[in-house]
Amino acid sequence: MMDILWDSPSPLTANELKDALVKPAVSPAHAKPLATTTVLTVLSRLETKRFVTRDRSIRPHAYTAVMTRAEHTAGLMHEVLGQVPDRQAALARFIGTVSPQEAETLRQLLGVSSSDSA
Amino acid sequence: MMDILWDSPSPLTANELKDALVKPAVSPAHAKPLATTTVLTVLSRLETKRFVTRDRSIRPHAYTAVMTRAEHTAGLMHEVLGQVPDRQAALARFIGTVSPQEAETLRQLLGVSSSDSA
DNA sequence: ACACTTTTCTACGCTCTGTAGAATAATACC
DNA sequence: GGTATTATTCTACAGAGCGTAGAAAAGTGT
Repeated sequence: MMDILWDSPSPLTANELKDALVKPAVSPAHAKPLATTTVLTVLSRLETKRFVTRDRSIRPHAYTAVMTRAEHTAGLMHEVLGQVPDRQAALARFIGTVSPQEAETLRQLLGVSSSDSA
Repeated sequence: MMDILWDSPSPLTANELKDALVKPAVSPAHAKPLATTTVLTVLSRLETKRFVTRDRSIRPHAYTAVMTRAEHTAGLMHEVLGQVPDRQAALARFIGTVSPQEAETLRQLLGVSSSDSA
């Protein structure tokens, strides 16, 4: 659900969501399609949790993700990190297990200009 | 529960856990103490989830956390990160929101880690 | 063998999630 | 403006997970 909203450039209606959910790329083989009311229920719950907002001024309400997927993910990571007393240690373990590519990404983001391969 | 095991240098028994859980530092004001069986039930569930192991060879079984808190946290962070298709973006947002201190920690961790590249 | 300790089994209530029908509200169409 | 259609809300129910703990079983010491 969130995934579809995140991948959509514009707000979607419940029915558009419903249709998108049935596409093989989303559900493994196209499983049983959901009822529209089901989609609406889930969207309401997501709205309660502030994950999506809807435009109530147009009639088939259009739903949008409040945060981007990246923001959401970053938020979750912070949430996890915020629960430990010793962040240094947790970050150290985290860094110790990221892939080399990810490490490189992080280096660039942090502006580490040590003498390693650019 | 996990917190107490993480903070303990040695394995603990259910009753030790139970006692530790009642200390004001853990529960806000010393709330209602739990029954020992409650603690055991939770520990069993944690065992099922591979969060703790117990030494069954001694009689009051002694429980230990399988991972350190830092490892566990790092694992969760990876799990979160693993769910997004574009990790670069997620990492970028993450880095964009860490505190300066954390950024510095990360820089140090990454600055010296380029010795084992492929 | 029996009392005592420890562990397992079973269970119940609560919240969350997936699911959707029934009821209602809004809109469209003559 | 009254009805058919579409969209939304309300209500509901089953299943998972978690907090909690009593009853039952297993183990231990004397």
